[in-house]
Amino acid sequence: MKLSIDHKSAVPLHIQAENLLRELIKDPEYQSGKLLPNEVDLAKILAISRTTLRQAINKLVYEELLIRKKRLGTKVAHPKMSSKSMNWLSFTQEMQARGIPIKNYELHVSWVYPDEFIANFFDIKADKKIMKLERLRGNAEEAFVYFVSYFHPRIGLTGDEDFKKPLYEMLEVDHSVVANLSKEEISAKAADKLIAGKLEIDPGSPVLFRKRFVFDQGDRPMEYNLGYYKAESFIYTVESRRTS
Amino acid sequence: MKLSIDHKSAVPLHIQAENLLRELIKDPEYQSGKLLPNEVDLAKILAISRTTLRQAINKLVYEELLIRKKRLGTKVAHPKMSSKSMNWLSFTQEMQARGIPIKNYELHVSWVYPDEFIANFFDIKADKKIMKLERLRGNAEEAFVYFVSYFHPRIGLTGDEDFKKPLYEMLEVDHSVVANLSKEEISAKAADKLIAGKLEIDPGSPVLFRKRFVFDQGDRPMEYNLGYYKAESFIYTVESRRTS
DNA sequence: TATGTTGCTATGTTTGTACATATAAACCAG
DNA sequence: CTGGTTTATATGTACAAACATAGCAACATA
Repeated sequence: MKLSIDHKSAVPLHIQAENLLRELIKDPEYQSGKLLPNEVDLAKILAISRTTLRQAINKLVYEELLIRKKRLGTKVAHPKMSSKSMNWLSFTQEMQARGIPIKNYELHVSWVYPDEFIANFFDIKADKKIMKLERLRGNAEEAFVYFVSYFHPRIGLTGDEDFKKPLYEMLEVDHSVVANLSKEEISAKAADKLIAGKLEIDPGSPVLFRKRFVFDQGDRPMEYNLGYYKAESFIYTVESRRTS
Repeated sequence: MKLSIDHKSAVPLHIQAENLLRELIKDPEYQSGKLLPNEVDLAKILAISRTTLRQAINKLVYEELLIRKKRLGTKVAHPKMSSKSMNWLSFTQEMQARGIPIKNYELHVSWVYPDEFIANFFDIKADKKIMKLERLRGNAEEAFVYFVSYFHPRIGLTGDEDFKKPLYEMLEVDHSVVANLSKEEISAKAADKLIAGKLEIDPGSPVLFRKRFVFDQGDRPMEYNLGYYKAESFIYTVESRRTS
């Protein structure tokens, strides 16, 4: 991505500015709290008007990627994933949007017989093996989440897929399966031996546990996913407005 | 709510316009698909500039309450409730909906100085005491959640209220404060001494921790609530549909 | 010392203006 | 009647210019 604005391009300036900001704030300096240049200067640097620049900034503020404070300035709003885009971005994408690169610590594919619960969810017989994907993921420093996914056989996965790409992107592009609806259950749990080992914490210490039931466009079940997040490493946010 | 714009009010015109639009589009005519007046006319009617009006409309478009189409116009984006509208039940109501009667094990009102975080959220000075409400609640067998709530002084609570009624009902009926927007953060935590004591679990064992920021109709902060749920006793469910 | 006061600087709000673009509908030529 | 062209109308993009407001800091006063 080019880090400058092309006034002749067909793509609107405020979109260009937005993208450019998204790149810019990945800089560790900004990630660690440095203020962005003030609006007037930044507009001058980019050679666009303050209004246009603000359009771009506003979008990111709305996404809670940036925080503005009068007289203080604008900086990246660190942690805390927002439910706005979340839910419908994969883990990788969400982290990337924040400039946090994701590392796969382990990635393991196996074929297993579904237990009753899973067979029931997928509405399949239990005598047919399905693909199980286990992933231990985190940032550069540490692994902080352990995922276990099961996929519906209908999708036709072979196990040779490129699981380094964002999962839903891969499924969409290579297997024409589009995730459309997700039902999630979030609770707290004590880590068992296995999870504790993976996340390098003591058995019995807390993890955030998320079950995710994912459906495709036809509302057919496509994935069953279990996520174990190291406590404090992951905050689930929900915003809801009364409708009555 | 008055359906006109007050240019002398302290509240920004685009906010007034936004609220006004929210009211306006409740009209069954608009709900059933009628186009809003075009921007130029509407701006003229409200006696604000088109740009300001657009600020308001943009917000609603971003919230997916309105849809715009070039040359066609702007109308309400009908149904499609995502997780936005869900989750709007109080704890008591939630439980009652499941047929679980709720018991208050402890109920304690006190007046405290807000810490920096709370003062900042409420946008008040830290030298004024605010009401703190602690409640230990559960079913007939055991207490499984410990709540701590702080209320904005604007509400004018005295401490003599009847906290046995559902909280939001009491606030609405007796204090004319209507909860309208809630932002929640859910994570897993290890119970400290205090929480462990209340919930009768071992210190260090997992609890589901929920922060809740509640806003009234004017999007003004009204309550800050911390909830500690005994692990396994509470599962948070979220359903979200892709909108793109 | 404590307390105003004032000014600086950042974001926040608002207006006026202009041109671009998408598209439905009216129009016109073959 | 058919197919292209124009026009009217809506949103979309962009700029410039003010003034408002919040908060910090430096200075001045009691």
